[in-house]
Amino acid sequence: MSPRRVPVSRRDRPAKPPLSRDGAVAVALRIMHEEGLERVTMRRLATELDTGPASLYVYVQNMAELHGAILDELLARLHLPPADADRWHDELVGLLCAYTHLLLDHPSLARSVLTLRPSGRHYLRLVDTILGLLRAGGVPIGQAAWGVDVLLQLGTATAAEHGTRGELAGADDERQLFVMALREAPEQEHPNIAEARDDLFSGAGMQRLTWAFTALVAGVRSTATPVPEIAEG
Amino acid sequence: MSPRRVPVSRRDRPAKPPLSRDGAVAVALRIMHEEGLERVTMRRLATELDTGPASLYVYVQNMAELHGAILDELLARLHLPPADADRWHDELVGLLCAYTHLLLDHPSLARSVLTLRPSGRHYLRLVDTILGLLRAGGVPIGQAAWGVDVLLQLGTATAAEHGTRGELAGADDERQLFVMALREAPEQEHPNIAEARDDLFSGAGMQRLTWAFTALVAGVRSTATPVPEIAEG
DNA sequence: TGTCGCTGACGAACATGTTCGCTACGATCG
DNA sequence: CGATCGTAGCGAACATGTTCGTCAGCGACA
Repeated sequence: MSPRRVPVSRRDRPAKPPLSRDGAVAVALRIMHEEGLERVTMRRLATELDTGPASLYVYVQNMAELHGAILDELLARLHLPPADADRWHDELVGLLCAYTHLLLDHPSLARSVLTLRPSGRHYLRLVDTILGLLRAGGVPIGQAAWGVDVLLQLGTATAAEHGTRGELAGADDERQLFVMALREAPEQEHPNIAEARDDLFSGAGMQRLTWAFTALVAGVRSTATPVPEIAEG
Repeated sequence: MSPRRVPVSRRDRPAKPPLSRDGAVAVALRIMHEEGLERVTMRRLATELDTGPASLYVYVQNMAELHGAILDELLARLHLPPADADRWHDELVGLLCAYTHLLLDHPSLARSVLTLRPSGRHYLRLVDTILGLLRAGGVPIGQAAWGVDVLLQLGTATAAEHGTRGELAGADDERQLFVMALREAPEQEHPNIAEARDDLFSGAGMQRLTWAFTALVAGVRSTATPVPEIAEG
């Protein structure tokens, strides 16, 4: 069954490092930077590492986890502002927008990250920074803790939704279809849509995103968590 | 090339309806109710319709669009409360929670819907109802219009994130990994996480969801949209 | 009546993520 | 030094969504 056991003469390759998780992630990052994320497939990665696709699953549970690792590297570039009691609000909104923009360039990354909560080093630093900014703004600890979750989710979901980079070009058509459906909505059946028609699509993406973050931060700030101190032991 | 042109004797089938979009969606719904959403594959659907997978793409652009059609049928069951100036807030939060719960049973539906804005009849009714409730609560039209987007997105994203029904059982492991990462976060490196540790994971899913919706509604209500009336012609 | 051309349908194929057993290497132990 | 066993690695396979080139059937027209 194995007469062609010629080991492909891997003399030109750098002696084949023994295949580790970090190595796989590093190669994935290189491919992504050189050819884009959509070229980072399990098979391509395996070929690059001179092995078969199945071997990768020893170090990475699935594609989503690989995406998580890639994101964590991207997050390293994010500039984290210090917690300042005066500028906390604008810094926070800016940071969230920057996070969202990072993902907007790689929507399929956003889709993976939405499913699988990342647990990388840089992601933890991001969470910590957001918590710090909320605290600097006087937000109670419980609300800040619950809020950081929703704030990051909003950014991730926005990127997953609005991002149509290459791979899924048809999504624009769908959005246009939705816009048309709203525009053509019969007035008597959907009176509120008719009334809000002009406002539903107004504003650029960035404006709306900033507004959404501002609104959510305001809500997190002003909304108390239920029965806050009862469970205290 | 076609000596086996025996038409499979479709005498037992109801004469094979001539393959329409509505028919495909109806069969998809039946399969979903009988065997679960994960069994609704293009191939299965084609087999059921006595054709090949390729034929479906005449009536449906892709799997996501099919998911959108399925969701719209599910949304028909949603009870839409009337716009009441007194009870608007609880009705609104309740409706959003109901919408989220609908999707929580079918997370892959949520993931599709997040990408592709649905434009079905029932979805439009939902949007209209939410707009009406916000208006009943005295929210300015512009903020309501921008808010309905974010509110629905929060529900959809939550379902896509927390939903681990069958198909992706490993996501729980990842979440546990994230929890562990947060618990073990070194105190000096992530002081805010350390401080918020107990609050980060407190509360049941339903409690947190209700709180998130409440907070977001409050924010939408209190946050003005930028330069509201300038573009007016 | 015979021929042309069009459109809906389809069989086959491709690339993807993921899984299943087998293989063969290397450490461990007698 | 030799036998044993655990395990990393891997080839092959499977099911999925999606696309491509082709074909049958049918209406229009000479």
